[in-house]
Amino acid sequence: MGITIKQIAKKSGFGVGTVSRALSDDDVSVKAETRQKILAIAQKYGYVKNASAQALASKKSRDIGLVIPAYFKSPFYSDFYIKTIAGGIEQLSGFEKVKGYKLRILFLRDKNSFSELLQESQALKLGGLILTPYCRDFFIQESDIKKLEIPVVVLSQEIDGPNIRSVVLDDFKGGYDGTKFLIALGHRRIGVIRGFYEDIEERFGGYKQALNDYGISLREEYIMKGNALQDSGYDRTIKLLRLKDKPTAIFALDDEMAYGALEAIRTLGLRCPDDISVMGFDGIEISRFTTPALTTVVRPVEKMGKVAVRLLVDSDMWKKEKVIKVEGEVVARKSCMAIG
Amino acid sequence: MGITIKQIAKKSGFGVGTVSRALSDDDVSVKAETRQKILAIAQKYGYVKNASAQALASKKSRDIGLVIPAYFKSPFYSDFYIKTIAGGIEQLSGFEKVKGYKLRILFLRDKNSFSELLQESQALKLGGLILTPYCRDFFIQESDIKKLEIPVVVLSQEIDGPNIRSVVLDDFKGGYDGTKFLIALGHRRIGVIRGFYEDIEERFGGYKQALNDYGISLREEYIMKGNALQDSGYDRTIKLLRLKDKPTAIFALDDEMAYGALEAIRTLGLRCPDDISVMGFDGIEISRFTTPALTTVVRPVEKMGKVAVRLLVDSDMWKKEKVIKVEGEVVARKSCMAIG
DNA sequence: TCTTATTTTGGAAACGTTTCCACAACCCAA
DNA sequence: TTGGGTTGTGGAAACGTTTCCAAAATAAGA
Repeated sequence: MGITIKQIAKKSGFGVGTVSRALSDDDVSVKAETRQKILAIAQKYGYVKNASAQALASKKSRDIGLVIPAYFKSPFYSDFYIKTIAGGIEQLSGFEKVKGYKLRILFLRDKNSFSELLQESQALKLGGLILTPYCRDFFIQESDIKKLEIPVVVLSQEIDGPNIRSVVLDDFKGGYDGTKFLIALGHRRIGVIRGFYEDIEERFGGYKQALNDYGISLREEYIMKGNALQDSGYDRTIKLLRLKDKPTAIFALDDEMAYGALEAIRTLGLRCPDDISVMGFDGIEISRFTTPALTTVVRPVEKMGKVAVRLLVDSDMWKKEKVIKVEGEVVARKSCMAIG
Repeated sequence: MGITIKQIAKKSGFGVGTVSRALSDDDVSVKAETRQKILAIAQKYGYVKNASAQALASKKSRDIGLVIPAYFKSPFYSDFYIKTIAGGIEQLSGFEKVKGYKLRILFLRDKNSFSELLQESQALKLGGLILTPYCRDFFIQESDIKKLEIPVVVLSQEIDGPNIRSVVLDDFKGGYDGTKFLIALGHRRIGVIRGFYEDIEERFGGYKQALNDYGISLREEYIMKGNALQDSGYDRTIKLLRLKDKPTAIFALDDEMAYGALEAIRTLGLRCPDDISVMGFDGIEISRFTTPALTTVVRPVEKMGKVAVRLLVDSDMWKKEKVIKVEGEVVARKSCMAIG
């Protein structure tokens, strides 16, 4: 049913080479007038490029693989991945340079998946790969990533390599802003629950800096080390609230621990935010549905997806810098209130 | 880097035609011994089929398009779509007939997207299309779906057409089971809040049938008509609870209305489930995180994704029946308790 | 053993692009 | 007017499969 380049060539009177060049918009060696004519005919007959033929001839498809780890179904993280996809797709359709690029979801099942991934990238002649957070360690080693021969964008982690770019959150600033927000509400005794990933260090650094900038001294007993999961948030909060000079606010360095904190407060018969404020970090969607709704530093996941795609599709941007930082934002909901 | 069919032909001493046939496992016109030899060589050199070439030559790719509507980022539904994807992918990797098939996410942005969709299906020579719930009406008309010339699987809606199959939940049974569950807990005065989609009619039918089967007469004042959204759940619950002989349980025919119900109960100073039980319908993941956690009829979304993929990939199954019904299941959490 | 089916194989053509190389057309300066 | 450079264009070859047709090999029947 569809018309082909050859037929356009015949109809327009130009050769197939010229038609092909006219139809690929980055090729400038075609007279504007010629391109005009060819485009008009293509338009008229509803020409659609055959993606397979294109990929075969150019030895490279216009597919971008978005890699998602197996446990992405977790209610905590599903919207995280969906938003990354959404951002990517939006970028794909919004940015004019990307004409014809498409997103493809690749799924990482277990530790052996990496070889499969390699194979798929090869079979599909992928134009690039996006690695969503938490792919590594569990499923892919950093060294594996460096082995990949196609352009790779890694989300939420900095990895160095000639064809690797990273898009990361400014964790330090997030930690700083969250703390500052609490301070602005009048809090002076602010407990913090850390996780164990590297990025958490940065967040914690922001916390310390903010305290320092506002002349509040760091108290060792307010610093708890969690393990990023809900239970540890619960546990550490109980400890914090048993202190004689207990904090008026708790900054959990990820949302999941913040849920634990909320639960702990309820268990102890206290009320949030009346008795104690809680701030989370991540901006997972279900934070909206906790009671009270969680105030949290949200990570702009959708934007990260956009940037990742853009990097793979826009060679100017690709060349510019190896690490791109995006900023989070404190979203005020119900779990924090002013005191004093 | 990769080896091609031609090279395998040379190495094995067979012709390219034979090699190609040996490598496509549904082709039986190759001697077992020959296939054995060829496969061994392919294995040895790590042969990977070039998907583009295959699609070009056969005029049909092994891609299945999974269509997701624009508002899929909604926290209510994101895990719904993610699970559909997950199920689809799992099927793709689990079922041996599907070798080489891949999932591709297609995104429906607005009412004009349908023509784009057509174009993409054409450009990518898709092997099939899966339409997730809520694509239609908002973005695609039923008549559009019938126009598609490739195999289509529609989720959660029955549409008839020569190359259309449907995978739907047994809504009647879900409504029946949910009601039965409440009756088993001792409830006799059960309010119901309906939505306005067709499937809700079925669910409501199940409710009526269950009441009837257990000898409970239908009370008009217990039947409320909502609009599927949270607010209406809130609103109708208030009304139900102001009745002088108020219900002891409320069956909201979708989860979102159930959240509204929970909220209304809280507002009125009542407690769930102590004063009144609430049952939802859908099994959206965040139902787990409401307080109290919602007891609900869960729709096996992941399974539906699996079945959809399987249909497109397994021609035996495709031929068998046009509508496939899957069953939901009551998942008991905290929002219902026994009375009396 | 010869003939006729049946199974198995070889190889060319086709799929719709891109890309390379050669050449034509044009422009400008000398 | 000629020469050299630049800009545009034509068309063949290549990409790696599938598929069709013809032919070869084998099996079956007489």
